[in-house]
Order: sequence, then C-alpha cells, then structure tokens
Amino acid sequence: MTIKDVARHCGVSVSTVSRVLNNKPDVSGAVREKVLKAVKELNFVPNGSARDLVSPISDAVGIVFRGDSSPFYMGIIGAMEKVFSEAGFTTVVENVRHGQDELWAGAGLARSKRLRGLAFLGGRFDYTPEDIEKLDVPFVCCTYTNSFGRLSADSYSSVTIDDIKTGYEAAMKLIERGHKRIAVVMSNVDDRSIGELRYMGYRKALEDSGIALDPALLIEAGEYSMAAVKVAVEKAVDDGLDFTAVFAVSDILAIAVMKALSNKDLRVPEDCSVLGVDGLEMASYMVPSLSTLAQPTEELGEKGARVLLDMIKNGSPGSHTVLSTSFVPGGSIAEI
Amino acid sequence: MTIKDVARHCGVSVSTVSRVLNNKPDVSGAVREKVLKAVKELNFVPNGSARDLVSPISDAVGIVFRGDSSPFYMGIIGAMEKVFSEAGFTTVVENVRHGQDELWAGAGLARSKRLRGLAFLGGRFDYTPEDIEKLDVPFVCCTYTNSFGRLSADSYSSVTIDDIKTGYEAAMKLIERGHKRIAVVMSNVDDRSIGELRYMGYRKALEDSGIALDPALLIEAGEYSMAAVKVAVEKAVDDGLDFTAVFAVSDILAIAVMKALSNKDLRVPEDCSVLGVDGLEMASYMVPSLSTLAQPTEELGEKGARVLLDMIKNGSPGSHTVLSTSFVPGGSIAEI
DNA sequence: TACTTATATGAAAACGTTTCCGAAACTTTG
DNA sequence: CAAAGTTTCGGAAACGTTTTCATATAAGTA
Repeated sequence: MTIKDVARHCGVSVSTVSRVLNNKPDVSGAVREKVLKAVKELNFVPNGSARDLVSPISDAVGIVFRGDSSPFYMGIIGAMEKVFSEAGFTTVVENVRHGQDELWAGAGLARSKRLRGLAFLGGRFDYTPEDIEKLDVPFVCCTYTNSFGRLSADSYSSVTIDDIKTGYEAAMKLIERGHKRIAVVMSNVDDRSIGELRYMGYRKALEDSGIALDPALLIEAGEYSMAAVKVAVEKAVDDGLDFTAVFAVSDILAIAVMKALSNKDLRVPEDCSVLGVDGLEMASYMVPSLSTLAQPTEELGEKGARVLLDMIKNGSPGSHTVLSTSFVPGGSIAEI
Repeated sequence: MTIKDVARHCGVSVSTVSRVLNNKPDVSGAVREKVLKAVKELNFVPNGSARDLVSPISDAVGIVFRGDSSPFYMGIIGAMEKVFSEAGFTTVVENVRHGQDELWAGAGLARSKRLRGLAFLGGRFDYTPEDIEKLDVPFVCCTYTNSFGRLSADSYSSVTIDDIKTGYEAAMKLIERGHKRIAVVMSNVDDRSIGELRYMGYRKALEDSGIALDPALLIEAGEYSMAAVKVAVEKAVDDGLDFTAVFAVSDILAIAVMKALSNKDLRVPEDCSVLGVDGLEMASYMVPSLSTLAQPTEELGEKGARVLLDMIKNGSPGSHTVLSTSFVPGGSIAEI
C-alpha cells in the first residue's frame, strides 16, 4: 500500500514511481505506463502527510471563520475557494467555536499545516497589527471593520465594508421615507461588534437629520439568534415601545423581526417597516420581500482571495479595500 | 522552527521535548516546565504532517457531502462533529462539487489522510455494497435512502429516514384536511433522487385514499433552487393548474413556493396550503409559519457518528437504522 | 555496602514521500 | 571509433515527528 509496494510490483525504483506520479520528465513512456497500470491495479493513493512533509512549501491556504456557518459566510468562502483553486491552491476551512481565540487557532492551523496564507472571516477582530505580524504568514481579514483604527498597517490586508457607513445609509433610507422612530435590533452593542459600528452610523444619520436619539429604541437580544430577537422584539411591543420602522443589523435577524411583528398583529410594512443587511437570497423570498443593504459577497470573497494570493506570490505589502453595500428595495419598507 | 530547535534551545533531546508535547510520563517536572516555557517563547507548533506520518493510525474521520452547504447538512455535520470530538477524533469535512464522483473523492480523502472512517451525506447514492467494500474503511451513509434496495449489507452502515413513508405522510396530512388536488414540487423526478421516493409515497397515499393520480400535478423545476421553483410554480398557476395544496420536498423549496403563490395573489393557507420537509429553523419564521415534516437532524448526525465509531473501535458490522420524521404543524396548511 | 528496581533521559530507527546526485545505456558528433 | 552529450533510472539523503530501546542516575531493599 506504499510507493515501495508499487515499485516492487513493477520492478522499478521508488524514485521512478514518484516521478510518474508527479508527472515529472525523465521517465520513458513504457515505464510510465507500466507504473500507471500498477497504481490502478493496486489502488494506490499517495500518503498526503509524507508528501506534505517533504515538499518544502505546501499549496494550501486557510480560511478561518467564527460562529455558525451562515449563508453569508458560505457565500464568501465559496467565492474564495473558487479563486484559490483556479490559482492551483487547495483550501482548508476551519470553523472556530465561540469563545476560542481565533488568531491562535489560525496560527496553529497555519503552522501545523504549513499554510501559505490565512484568511479570516468574522464580525469582530480584536488583534493589533503586531499580533498579526507574529503569525508570520500572509493574512487577509474580510467582512471586518478594523476596531483598533489602524487600517494603514501593511503587514496584512483587509477587504471590508464600511459598517459605520452601512448603518448610516440604513437609517437614511428609513428617514427619507418619513420615519423618525426607528428601532435598531442586534445582539449586543457593548462588545465591539459590527452591530456597535452600525449603531454609530445610525446615530450619525439621526443627528444629521435633526432627529433626537432615543436610547430606548435600541433593542438588544442578548445573543445572536433568531429566537432571542423574536422574544426581544415581542417584548418591546408588549412594553409599548413606539416605533414605525426597524433596522436589523442582519437579514437573519430582520426575518425574526418580521415574525415577531406578525405575531403581535403588526403588518409589514403598513404598521412597521423592516430593513436588514446582507442581501441573502432568502430575503427576497420573504412575504413581503425583505428590503436589505446587500453586501457584495462575491466581491468580498474574490477580492480577499486575490489580495492574499498577491501577497503570497509576489510578496506584495498589505492593502486595505473598502467595498460598498447596495440597497435592494423590497416590500418590507414603506413611506409614512 | 522545529522540535530540534526547541530541544537545542533548552539543552535537552528531541525525545524529551516530544514527550512533554504529548503529555507522556517519564519526564521530570523541572524539565517539563523548562520545555513548555521554550515552546511558548519560540512560538512552536508541531508539524502535523510529520506527526501524522509517524503515528501508525490517525484519529481523523471524514465527512463528505455533495451540493451546497445547506442548513440541513450543517445541522447534521455539527451533531457529528460533536460526537467525534467527544470521542477524541478530529473531523475533516469535504464538500464534493456537483458532477464529481463522491465515492471516489471519499476514497482519495480516506487514503491520503489515513482516515479511520467515512460518513457520507447526500440525497442520492448510486453505489453498491461492493463499491463501498472496496473503500476498505468503515462507512456510514446518512440522509440517504438506499436506491439499490440492498439495505442488509453489513459492510457498511446507514442512518436514514424513510423517504417513501415521508412522502406518504406528507400527502396524508393534506388529504386528512380535505385536499384532493395536491401539487408536488421538486427539482426532478427522474434521477433516482429523494424526490422520486417521496413522490412514490405520495402516490401510495392517493391510492390508499381513493384519489386518482393526476400527473399534471407534479411540478418539476428542473434544478434544485429556489429561483427555479418560483418560476415553475408561477408558470403552473399561469397555466391554470388547479390545486388546493402543495407538497414541496424540502423546506427551502416550500419557501419558494410560498413566495410564488404570493406573487400570484394566492393566499397561504386560505387559497392554497403548503407543506415542506426538513424542519429548518427558518421554516418557523415564515409568515405564516411553514408546516413541515421535521427530520431528526440531531439524531441523524449523532446516531450516524456513533454507528461509525462503533465500527471503527469495535469492528462491529454495519447496521441500518431508519428514523422517523415528525409533523410540525404551522400556519401554512388549512382544512378545505 | 551491594544489589535490585524506578525514574529520567538520549540515541537512533521508522513513517512514506520527494529530490538531488550520480551512473548506466544510448545517441550524437567530429 | 572515441569523446561528448542525452536520456533514463536507482541510491540515498532529507523532511519533522514519535517511539523503542538502551543507559545513566537516583532511590529503595536486604
């Protein structure tokens, strides 16, 4: 079952078998065919570990993401894998569970599998450029807005959307339609999350529009789940919270919001408008269809992968790209 | 940065370093601490390839699934990973693209990574027990109804639901509520798919209830996607197809059906009932909530993983388990 | 004290590949 | 026909670990 068995079976050396296995030159046609036949017969598959061990560099890049595998992450991962595989790289995807240290996990992965590069997906990222430098491997961060405010570091790359701007635009879309009391739904605001940044944008939009901020309109579910959001929104309605629109920081949460409103006999959009962020396929299948600020998922993944490849292959310095969301109007928002 | 560097750095042999790295006995407390400190300092991570190469057996099992990463698959994979990791195994997940040979991919994976076992997830599986035997590795097939009708093979295991029975029960739920003209929605019926089996069950239910089968009520979208289903259902309505209920072979498709009906100004459930299969979390957030035959996702994954572990650790012969779906009533179906 | 037993450590083999280097066996050239 | 070049192949080192075995030291026993 090893390369030696193949070699013995057809009376050649292991070097020769290795050569034909890797399509190297310097082997005659006759021998090549003989070996190939033996490989088929013996049902031989090379041991990947041994292969990786000896070849100085691997052709693998890693993608690590935190939390559950949301459709949004999957979209990005799919786009990245496509680019990587076209460039002849294999991809290893690692899901780091909540509570684990994702950079540490990534470091372990990179070291133990000798990765050529690492991409990180996730909402929150608390490391400094120095931390990333310690990884000593090309690094790109996607779907993340730098929370330590040093986007200029060229030791790593980032491809992101501007979450503050997204929050601003979301609020503006609703304000433009006459809404003044706009609830904001998220898991938590106090954990340096994306939600916090989008809330910042929301507040700026209110300020620019001369609308007073009402902190009571911030609905925190406590955790990032549809169930928690549904409960929180239902409670808000029960408590008599007065609002004409809801801005949910993601489509998944927006869908839960719509359900909660429906449960409370509030019609969307007649009684309350709902706006999400992400642009999931599922959003357009809601009744009414969910209005959303679509993230450029494909573009995030593709650009992220290309930037990483550029660092790997050409040793380019890190670059920082900010992409834009696009408004996808649906039936879930109305003028007031 | 290798184990040798660590050894040299603290003046001990590689064997000693290896021992502390693997929590082996026979090393004094002082040396252990010294090595541990050096490992931290040098930021050393063992080379996984070398490790895998030398240790006779790995502790990894593989999960291969076909198609996109649906929430349903993710649920099963999550449940499996939990069981495997509790048993001290690591999991490698492989997604085989449409058109690839999944058994071949699995074989390659198993061989090259020296997997201890293999789990397959997916709707259709065209291999014979003999094919599986050739893999020469413990094998379990989940979410799959054996299409070659030889469930008794003990060279591999399966944990599945009875798709024919599921189709039967789905139809019965609707028939019980007075429906006689029930449309069936799926991608294709003619590819030995799960859909075909559920359609068989549907026909049996009609027969048992003395309702004539109308082949026109079978709506094939051509491909498994929400977009295709929406188009197909809208076309069916436009063509004047007469039905009072729809049985969609999955929740995702059912959601697309609901959207299509809404686009055609048909109310759910007043004008048309809709029933899905899977029991996705998302289903309960639809408005109205989608009635569904929930698959025992957790159970499928857990049972599948346990059966595989049993084969790996105890050399048990294959076993074949058939689990049941449970009806989750929602607002999408009504009496007629 | 002298002998056995426990404990801690190092040297070296092994895992299955790839690749460098050199040696045949041919082929071309002058 | 000899020298030089080509092609094809095998030997052996190397990759970074784990593990077995032997050995040196420490501890226990009579």
